[in-house]
Amino acid sequence: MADMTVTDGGKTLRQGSAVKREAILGAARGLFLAEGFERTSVDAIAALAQVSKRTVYDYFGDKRALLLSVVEQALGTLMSVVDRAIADHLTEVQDLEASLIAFARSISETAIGSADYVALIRLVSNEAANLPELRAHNWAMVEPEVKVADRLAAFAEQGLLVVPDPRMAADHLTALTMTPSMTGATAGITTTNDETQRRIVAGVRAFIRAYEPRG
Amino acid sequence: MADMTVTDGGKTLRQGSAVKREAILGAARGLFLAEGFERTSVDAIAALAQVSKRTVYDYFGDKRALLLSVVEQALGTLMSVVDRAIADHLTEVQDLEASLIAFARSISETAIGSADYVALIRLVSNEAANLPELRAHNWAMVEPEVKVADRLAAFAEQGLLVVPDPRMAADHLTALTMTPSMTGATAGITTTNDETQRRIVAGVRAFIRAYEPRG
DNA sequence: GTGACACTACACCGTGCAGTGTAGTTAAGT
DNA sequence: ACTTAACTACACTGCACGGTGTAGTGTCAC
Repeated sequence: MADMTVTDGGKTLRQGSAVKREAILGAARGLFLAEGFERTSVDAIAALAQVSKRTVYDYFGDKRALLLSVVEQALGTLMSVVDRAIADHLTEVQDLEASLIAFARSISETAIGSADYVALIRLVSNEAANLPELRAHNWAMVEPEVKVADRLAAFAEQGLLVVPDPRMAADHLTALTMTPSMTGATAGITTTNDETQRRIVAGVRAFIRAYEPRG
Repeated sequence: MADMTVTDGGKTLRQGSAVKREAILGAARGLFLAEGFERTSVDAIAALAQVSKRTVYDYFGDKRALLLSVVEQALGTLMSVVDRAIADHLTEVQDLEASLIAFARSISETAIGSADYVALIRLVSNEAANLPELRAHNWAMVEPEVKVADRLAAFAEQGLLVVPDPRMAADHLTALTMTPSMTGATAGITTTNDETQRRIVAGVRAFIRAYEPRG
């Protein structure tokens, strides 16, 4: 034991290289999102990451901690993607419809690498019941909503929209644009890209009709 | 072997009483929805149903088949609930807003016994990846949407709404009213009833604003 | 060289759990 | 009384998988 660092759990973890760490996280994320937590074996993760099972344990301690890391990372990138999309599309807006469409599109395209936004939510929802730590991090899932709500409030001040309850409006926007996978679409059955685009456009239009100022 | 009946799988199942069958299905449904499929042991189901584990297997063959039965049953009741709600609230409408609110409310209250509509969807989504039979039955989840779409089209004909794409509109209605549990709410953390009510009302109002005829 | 470290390969343990086999009990049908 | 079916209790198998221990290899630093 030499280059070991102790973490809160009392486990001694290896320092390790960022590359391997990322490989493991990537493999775990892919499998967790596709197969679910329980059905994914650590052996499978190790194999996919081209790493010995022992290394996985040396890096992350146990399966729960690994899941936690995966979720934290995914949540982090998700939030930065949203930040970026807000900066790119929801500031200095002239054509509101076009901007909202671009916004929704850029999120649904980028998302979390190749992984699904909704798959992540499902994963967290499923495991949160059994992992208190996850439940704590769960609020983070809501933070993007808050930021969107802020933007909508700003649009309201500019007279572009009528938004009495920004949080609710933000929920409605995401509900209308991000739910292709809710009804109908199931794990593995990716909806076609065309379909996603159509839904985003229709969702944004409905949202604007619902929240635009009336004559 | 006497009163045995053969099923497609080649397994020989017991005839059994409807009461026991229902007890097992109920226990399994509760545990599957609350804990997920993998985390639920057949022993736990048997215990909760006050039945020997052997009986569970004699009735349903194996865990997969049991899950399938649970989902079929839940889907069945869900569909009948929707039918009922449509009949009760979406025919002979004078106050559209009130009717839609009553409709959404009656579904979210009744749902599937005490179980969650969304929990069922999550369950199916999660296991569909690994159970082809489930994926087949999955389309049934969409059928309520179709019926709602029909009603919306009817409203459009009456001049109450403007609905170019009924299926999309139905998706929007459910998205707006049924997503309390999507963002934020997680398994086990039941949103308060007040909150649910608020969301239903706000969702319906937004829907109507989005789809009402304009002057 | 000689450590120190990262890593693999592999054997290994414990356990939870799906599924089965079976003997014995109860109740009903005849 | 005899049979038959439903059911329980319980023991038991087999396996998958989480997690650990360890011996050995490559590699860099000094």
